[in-house]
Amino acid sequence: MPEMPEVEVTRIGLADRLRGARVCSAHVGKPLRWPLGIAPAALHGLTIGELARRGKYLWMPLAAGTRHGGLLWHLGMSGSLALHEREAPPRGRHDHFELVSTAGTLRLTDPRRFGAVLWSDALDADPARRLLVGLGAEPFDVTFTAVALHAACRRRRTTIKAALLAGDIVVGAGNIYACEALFRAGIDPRARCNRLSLPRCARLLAALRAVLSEAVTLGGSTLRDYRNAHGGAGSFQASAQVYGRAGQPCGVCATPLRRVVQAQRSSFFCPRCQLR
DNA sequence: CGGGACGCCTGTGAGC
DNA sequence: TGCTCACAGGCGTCCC
Repeated sequence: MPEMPEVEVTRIGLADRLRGARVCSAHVGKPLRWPLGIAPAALHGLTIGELARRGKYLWMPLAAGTRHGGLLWHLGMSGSLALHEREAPPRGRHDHFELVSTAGTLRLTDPRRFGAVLWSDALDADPARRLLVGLGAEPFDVTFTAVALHAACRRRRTTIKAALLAGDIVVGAGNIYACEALFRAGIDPRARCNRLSLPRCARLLAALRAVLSEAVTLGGSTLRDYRNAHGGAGSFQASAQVYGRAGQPCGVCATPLRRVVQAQRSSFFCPRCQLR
């Protein structure tokens, strides 16, 4: 999926255009990860508020008079959102949810259907609460320091790569950005969390933030499916230094990059630059 | 309890 | 050309 940068790029591309728009109708296509949890017709007449992001989820507040709640969106592994402000093209076979509003037609395209759109009465009410409660810190939260990362790592025996993907210490990095951040920090993805020193945690946090902000600037990564809210592709994948580059020489030391499987996911790394 | 494997789905590219 | 297999950006749930 779309990792945090792709979700953030999507949020940035939609927030101003959707704020204040009124929902005219909603259409559901093939089933996504979970049912919508509300009759689509019940969304009619609600006004869209400020789009927010938590981890890789998007929260769209919806209200009318005393009625309020919102839609929690997740792009899964292959989802993208596009807002058609004029006439929307005919629905494609992978367009599985649509919100027609006074600002245009918002469409979720998701070939693999691991994505989700679900109604919640509030962000801190179920089902949204249940999905968000276990999430780790936002990577750019200033209260999330190297000391905090170090403290969290000391309580974990798993590998640092698995912990980054689990998202219960810090959210936002999926497979691409976890690999890239670990490369930049000089940390082997197989390194044990509880063996990481405070300085190495500090390097990792800085690297993670650098990778994520660079990716947002570049519009995210488009390997295949991801598109921003205007239908455009991201370009970070071209500046990835290890992801998908097994066998190619490391850009720093020319040692062939390696691929190993951890937690059923590929990890790419330089065996010389990244230490356990 | 932490940690790892599974499965949800469809598409693509490699190899035969 | 057509088949089969491995693999793909995530993550909730189950089992040990």
